Amino acid sequence: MARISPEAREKVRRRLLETAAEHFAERGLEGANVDAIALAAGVAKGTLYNYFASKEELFARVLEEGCRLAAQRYRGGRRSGSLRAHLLALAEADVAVLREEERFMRVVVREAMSFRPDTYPLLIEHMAPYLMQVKAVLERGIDAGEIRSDRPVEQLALLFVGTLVLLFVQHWGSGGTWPSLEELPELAVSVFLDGAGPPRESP
Amino acid sequence: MARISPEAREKVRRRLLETAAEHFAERGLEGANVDAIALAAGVAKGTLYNYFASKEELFARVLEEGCRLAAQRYRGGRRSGSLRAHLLALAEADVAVLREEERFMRVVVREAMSFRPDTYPLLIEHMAPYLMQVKAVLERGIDAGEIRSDRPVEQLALLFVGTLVLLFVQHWGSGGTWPSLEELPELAVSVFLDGAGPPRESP
Amino acid sequence: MARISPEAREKVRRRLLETAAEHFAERGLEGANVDAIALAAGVAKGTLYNYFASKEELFARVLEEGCRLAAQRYRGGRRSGSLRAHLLALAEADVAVLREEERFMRVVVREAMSFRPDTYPLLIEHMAPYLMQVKAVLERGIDAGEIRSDRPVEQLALLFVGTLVLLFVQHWGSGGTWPSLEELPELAVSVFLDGAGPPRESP
Amino acid sequence: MARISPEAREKVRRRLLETAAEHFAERGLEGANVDAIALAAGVAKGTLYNYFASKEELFARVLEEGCRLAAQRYRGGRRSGSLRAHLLALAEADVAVLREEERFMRVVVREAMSFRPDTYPLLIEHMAPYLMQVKAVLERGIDAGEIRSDRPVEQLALLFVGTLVLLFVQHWGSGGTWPSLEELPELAVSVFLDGAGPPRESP
DNA sequence: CATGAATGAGAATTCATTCAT
DNA sequence: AATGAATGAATTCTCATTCAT
Repeated sequence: MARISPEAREKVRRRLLETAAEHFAERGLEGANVDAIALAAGVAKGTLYNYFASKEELFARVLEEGCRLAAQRYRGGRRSGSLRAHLLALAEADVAVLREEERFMRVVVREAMSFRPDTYPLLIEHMAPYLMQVKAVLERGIDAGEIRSDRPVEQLALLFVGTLVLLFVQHWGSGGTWPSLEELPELAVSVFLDGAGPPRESP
Repeated sequence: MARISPEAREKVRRRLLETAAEHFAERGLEGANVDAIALAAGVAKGTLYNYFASKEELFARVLEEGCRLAAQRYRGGRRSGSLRAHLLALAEADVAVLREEERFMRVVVREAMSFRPDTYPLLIEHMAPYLMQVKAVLERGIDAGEIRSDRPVEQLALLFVGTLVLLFVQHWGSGGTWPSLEELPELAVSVFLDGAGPPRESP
Repeated sequence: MARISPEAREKVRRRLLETAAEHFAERGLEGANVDAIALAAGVAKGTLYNYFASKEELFARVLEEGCRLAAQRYRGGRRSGSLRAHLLALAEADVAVLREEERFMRVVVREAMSFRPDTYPLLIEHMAPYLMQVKAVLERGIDAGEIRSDRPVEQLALLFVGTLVLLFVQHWGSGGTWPSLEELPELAVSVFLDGAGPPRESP
Repeated sequence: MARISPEAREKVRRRLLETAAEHFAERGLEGANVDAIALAAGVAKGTLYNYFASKEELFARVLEEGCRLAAQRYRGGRRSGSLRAHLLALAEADVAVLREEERFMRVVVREAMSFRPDTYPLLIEHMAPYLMQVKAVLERGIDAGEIRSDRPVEQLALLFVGTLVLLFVQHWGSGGTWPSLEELPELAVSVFLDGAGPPRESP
């Protein structure tokens, strides 16, 4: 079976990547089984190794792809609109990715929780462009007096992203009961901006 | 043979539990190594099996202990004082546990991220008493008009706990840079109550 | 499809054979890698199998070629001259082959050391014509009284060839330090004829 | 099965070493099979790894043991007697080792023929004490005028050892036909000292 | 004919668990 | 009770060979 088209090859690679994401999301790097991944992807064990040099590399590629997908979300974010609308757009884009690529997202989140010295820098690096975008939105919010200015914007950006992840985790953990993906963006923005205190008086 | 005093036995058990927590925190259930745990705890491999029936049971016991420690935090929470003071006390108690039993906490958090059907219910169950306490505090806050009343208090409790975990994770992930354990409780309460919006006018 | 000229085909075959000899010399039959051989020879893996039915056959052909090269050395050996000159010529021819086809020679020597029932007879068989020539030379030496006659000439022939191989091995093993290829023929003849005892009185 | 006596442990180790030597002698490092070695030694696969960290280490230990055995041969070599008697004693000791530890010897010889950069220095190093002894004997022979003095004694020592190995190889290769182990020592000394030329006139 | 992707048997190695001492 | 040697199922990875393109 030689000389297959680059498209066909890419298709197999993609299928392996997605199957691997599923397994790694479910069982982690150590718990996942290369044989099972290959089998589930519909290829023989050896074939997987024609695409990825080792289990570790496969994992790294899945992580990379997960980060890439996450970072890609805000391409072409609008410039106009209220801060709240902007944050909502960001959160909705995030949820959209989650819907389509849940497996990759879960691998990223799960790995992020393990703080392994060999993957954590990778995660941070790939997250950088995403955080930049959040920061840009928040900075305009600070200028407009819609965001408290007593904290570094980097920290606020981390808090926003963290809030999203937190809600994802609660979504997963509750089996989708609460919060649902529909309500999640609004909830995230509300929690981030307003907190749990009593409603602010609107001027 | 050799009858051992119950105290000595309990001491060995405890050492095994703590060493195991450290290893599970570092490498997860699958990645950890029974030999290494026993060795690090200063006993032979076989001895570990005199205390725990299997690796899985050892893991479950570590998880259980982690949850117990977390749930124990609020023993003797005061009844009086402002809502903010109460939440701060809760958060500080949490951080205090974190300082002393970081390894157990990391195992719990890490496992919580994996959503495994066989351990997730366990986590939820063990978390219940803790959540109850948070709920009790929040309910009084709602009565006092200090907490928004448009959301179920269960959800607010989850958000508070989630915010704490989120900040723990950012603490670990940043290598302790931000947030530091000192500032963490205040930050958590502020984020939870006030959000990132502009300061409320105090009446 | 694509009919190839017999010359081109022979050229590819030869390149494969030589590359294979290099790899087998370096790593042995089991250690060598079909992929690596094909790659180094500049063809695809599958192509190799158009020329040789299996790794084992490829190895057998390399061995055969090595023996053939070794046996070819004495074509046109002169009839006249002293015994010592004759042996010197034999040894020099041997060294000449070694220079040009070192890889094949090393495969043969290496394989000879493993005494495998499935290749050893092959080696012996291919060595036969070469040994014949040595025997012929030695027989004339015996007739001329220049060789001790108390040992079967077959054994003496084996000793002569063995001495050559021994010195090759010491040449390879010493990284070419001692003996050098230049001094090797003379040394071989001297060792074979004179031994390490004190010089004979020449009559 | 714990706490076995050091003797029992050493016994198992020894059996593994000997079985491994047999397999490595037969099939080489790459061709040998760890499972088969363990099985033949009467232990489970995993047990072998309790004694040797890897196939490579096992091989290195076999090589080491082979060299050690070879180097041990001349303990207590006598000081008196003729050169020829001394060399004969050396050769006989060698043959004695060969009889008892043929498998180790074959591994050493076989490996020596492969000139692998990672094992060759090891071989040389372990051979050193043995060569020293040969040298000492030969030096006395030179002083006594029984050995030609026109060659460095190191080279002569290598030639003597090489001659022995050469005859071993011919012994193995001929299936024990020629030379037999009985005649081998005398033959080696004769070949080494006298060569194949006509007998020297004895003074 | 050449190619190189696919295959899967086989090899080395790990490791949780058992159990004789 | 403690030990650590023995076990073998399970896992990762290799590689000779096949065959569709």
